[in-house]
Amino acid sequence: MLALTDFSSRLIAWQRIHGRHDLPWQNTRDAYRIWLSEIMLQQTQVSTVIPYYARFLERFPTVTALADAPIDDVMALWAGLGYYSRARNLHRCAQVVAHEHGGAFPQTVEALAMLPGIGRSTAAAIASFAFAARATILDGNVKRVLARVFGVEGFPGEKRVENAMWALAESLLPDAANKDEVTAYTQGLMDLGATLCVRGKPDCVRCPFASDCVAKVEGRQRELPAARPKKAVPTRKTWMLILQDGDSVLLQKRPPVGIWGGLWSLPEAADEAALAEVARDLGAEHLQRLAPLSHTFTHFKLDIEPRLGEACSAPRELMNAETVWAPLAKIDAYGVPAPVRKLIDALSGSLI
DNA sequence: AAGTCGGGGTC
DNA sequence: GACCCAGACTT
Repeated sequence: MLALTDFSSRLIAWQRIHGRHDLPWQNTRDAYRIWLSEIMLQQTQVSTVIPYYARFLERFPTVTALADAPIDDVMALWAGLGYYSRARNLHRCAQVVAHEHGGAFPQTVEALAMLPGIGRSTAAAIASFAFAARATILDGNVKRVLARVFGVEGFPGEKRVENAMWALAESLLPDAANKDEVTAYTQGLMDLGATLCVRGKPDCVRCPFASDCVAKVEGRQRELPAARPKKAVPTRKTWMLILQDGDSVLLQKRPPVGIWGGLWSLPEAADEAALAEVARDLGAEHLQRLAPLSHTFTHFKLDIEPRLGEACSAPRELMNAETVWAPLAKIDAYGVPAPVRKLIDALSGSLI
């Protein structure tokens, strides 16, 4: 077994030379910026987050600016990033920080973890990066590194395995003679997992732990960490109405909970006949079949049957806070799910 | 403990 | 396609 006291010092030394130092949310102790990045990075890769992060900071430079913004603006800016409960919790968290903490994030892991959308690992990351607190993270990167280096068996999503990893991660924390060490250590865990100890083909040649790593020594990089148990994903089917009136389409707001919660989407029905009824109620005519679209989520597959309709007698009196005509040119102002956005974009293209 | 919640990167 | 990503939250 690798000497535990050596792990952190070797990781910190590696991070200072070979780690990432120029990500947009690094080189700052601004808790707001760090928090925003950590929420966006939950289950989301760095390259995906970067453009969203830049747009958010430009639009909401401070936690107070974010707290004061309408939730619809937040959802519109988040659209396409996924896991939309993160956006609602982000907004709620900003309001709690602004109104109950005087605009400053609390500095302890315990207090941070009480805020909406901040769990144990994210709290530790914020505390470590913003306040140099001695706290450990346990994200996908860390689970992979620990499983390989220390030969931790079992699927990390299983409670027993996860608990063991939390304990191991805690035991590996450096004593932190100076403030920057915990930050470099936490960043090192992430960097090692994201740049060398990757899932597919780990770059063991460059790894500071290659000579001690259980997975490397035993040639089991592909087996560790253990994969998630397979599970069949069901298929659902839905019919969507693209109701067009000149350069506008009709959007309806989805309920706050459930899939695409709080986003703007198209009128929907469970079958062809039900959609025809929805279309009739909305004054749609000349219903036209469009190419089906399939979208795979984490736990189910969605087959979409789009129908294009013309708003011949569109009842404007039906318009309310939950139903709007959105100009195609201003669709960015609405939070629209990615596959729905794809459908609307295809329509815009065909109009040109 | 198991289910819910996105979209895209990468092999 | 399969599998996962700087996970949190609900049931």
